[in-house]
Amino acid sequence: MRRGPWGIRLAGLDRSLISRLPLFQGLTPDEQSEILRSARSSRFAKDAAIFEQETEAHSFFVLVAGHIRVVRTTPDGQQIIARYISEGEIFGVAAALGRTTYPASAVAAVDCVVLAWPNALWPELARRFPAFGATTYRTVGNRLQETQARVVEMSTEQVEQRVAHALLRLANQTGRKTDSGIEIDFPISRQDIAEMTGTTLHTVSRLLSKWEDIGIIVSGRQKVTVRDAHRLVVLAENRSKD
Amino acid sequence: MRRGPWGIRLAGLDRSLISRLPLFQGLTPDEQSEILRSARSSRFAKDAAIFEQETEAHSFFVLVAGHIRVVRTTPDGQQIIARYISEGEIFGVAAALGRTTYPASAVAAVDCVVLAWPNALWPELARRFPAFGATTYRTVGNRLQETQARVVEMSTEQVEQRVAHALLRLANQTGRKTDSGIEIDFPISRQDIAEMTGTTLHTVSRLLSKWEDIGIIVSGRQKVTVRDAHRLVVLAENRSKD
DNA sequence: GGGACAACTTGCGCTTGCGCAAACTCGCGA
DNA sequence: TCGCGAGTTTGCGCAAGCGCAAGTTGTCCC
Repeated sequence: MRRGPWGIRLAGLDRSLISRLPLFQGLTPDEQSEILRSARSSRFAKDAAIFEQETEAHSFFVLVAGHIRVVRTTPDGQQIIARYISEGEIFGVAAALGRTTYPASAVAAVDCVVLAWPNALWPELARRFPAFGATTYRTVGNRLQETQARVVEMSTEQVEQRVAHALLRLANQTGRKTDSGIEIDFPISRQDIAEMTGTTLHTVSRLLSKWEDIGIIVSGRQKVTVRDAHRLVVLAENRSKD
Repeated sequence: MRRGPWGIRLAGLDRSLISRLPLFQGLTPDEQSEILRSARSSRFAKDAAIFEQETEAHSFFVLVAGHIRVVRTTPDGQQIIARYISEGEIFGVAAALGRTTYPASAVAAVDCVVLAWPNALWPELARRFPAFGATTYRTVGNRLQETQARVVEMSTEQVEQRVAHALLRLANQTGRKTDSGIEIDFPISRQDIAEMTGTTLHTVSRLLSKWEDIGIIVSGRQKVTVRDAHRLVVLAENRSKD
């Protein structure tokens, strides 16, 4: 039996953690254990980088707990948030797509726990556990589609609609129900929302203030709660001319 | 020997056509022939749809000759050009990504010849010819990255830089050297360029007129020739404030 | 408990580029 | 060959939203 520093915890605690993840559905408990055996578990403090854009890709990851921000930086230093990773998602899959470097950085939005596998293991894992490979490629397909949808959004929508859409997506994917509405359950600044929607923190601030005035949201420092999702949908869909 | 309507041409003409494509590198001639055997070849006239957004995905394709425009249409009818497909590229790979419908439409920009395989064959082909699968996934990875780069571009650049970038990309990917410069070798309208860059045909027209005045390009009806790529690069890179 | 810093708010002016409208022109088919 | 229509050009006015700047507030850490 494995006795490394993480061995026992991986075999016990963690298997129960991953067995409920979609990525590991369709695998027997034994297979899950075996995949886990080659994984390494790590913690990352808030704002720590799991990996950095343009650096050699050594591993791929599954987020076990927390939230991760995927960020692309332009040559002149501007940042764009490509997406947020939620619990259970696979990320940093450069290996599966034949890349040798990461195309973006991954930063812990809160304290996180991740599992990591060396890239070298990808071909074998994909071959031995086809369901695992297929799920991963499906995820990649979804991301490609989401990213293309975002291009469409940026091309055709006004800033107000884009910000409304972004908030709705965050609320749906990572929202936590509270008595006053759906709260985005990790710290998110005006600047972050601006980097998701291609605008400035000033414009985001103005919009959120306006929406707070009319009771659609409640917001504070690095915190947004959607109080009236329905009216937000109306804003998001509002076609200028149809 | 196969004697179907396409058999002889596939075994002869077409194998020589595909053997030089990156997608089929790393396969033996016999393997290439075998993959070809399950393909069906078709022609599409200019402006004909190879497949339509949201319809059931039945096949994946390789473009043997011509140019294809991949278009996404919004619910309210606005169109966005997601990308152009050049000779030798695989496209419509919904199957490999676990989708059941096409996320966009593919339209022949000129008369085209494509090879098509039924989606049902994908798993077997990917299993028996791993190099084929790997190349495809690498292509998908590249497209994801390109699409994300486009989001960054739309978020951080002005219209003039985006249009300049788009022209440079077209010139590099599909440009044909002529005595007066690099000509984009399929018909492309101002409207098309607008749909690639998230602006209006009016703004594109104004920019192209300006660039023609100062000798950077020559353009006509559905035709653009880049005469001075270097100065176009300067425009594209022009950071407002660095 | 208080200071310092990061996040946020808000006002103002201005530029980019869009919307609309009208005219023009090239190429193709009758 | 002529006309029609798609593609293109261009002018004008306007509005979205950005840049800048100054002020405010909430939090964390000492």
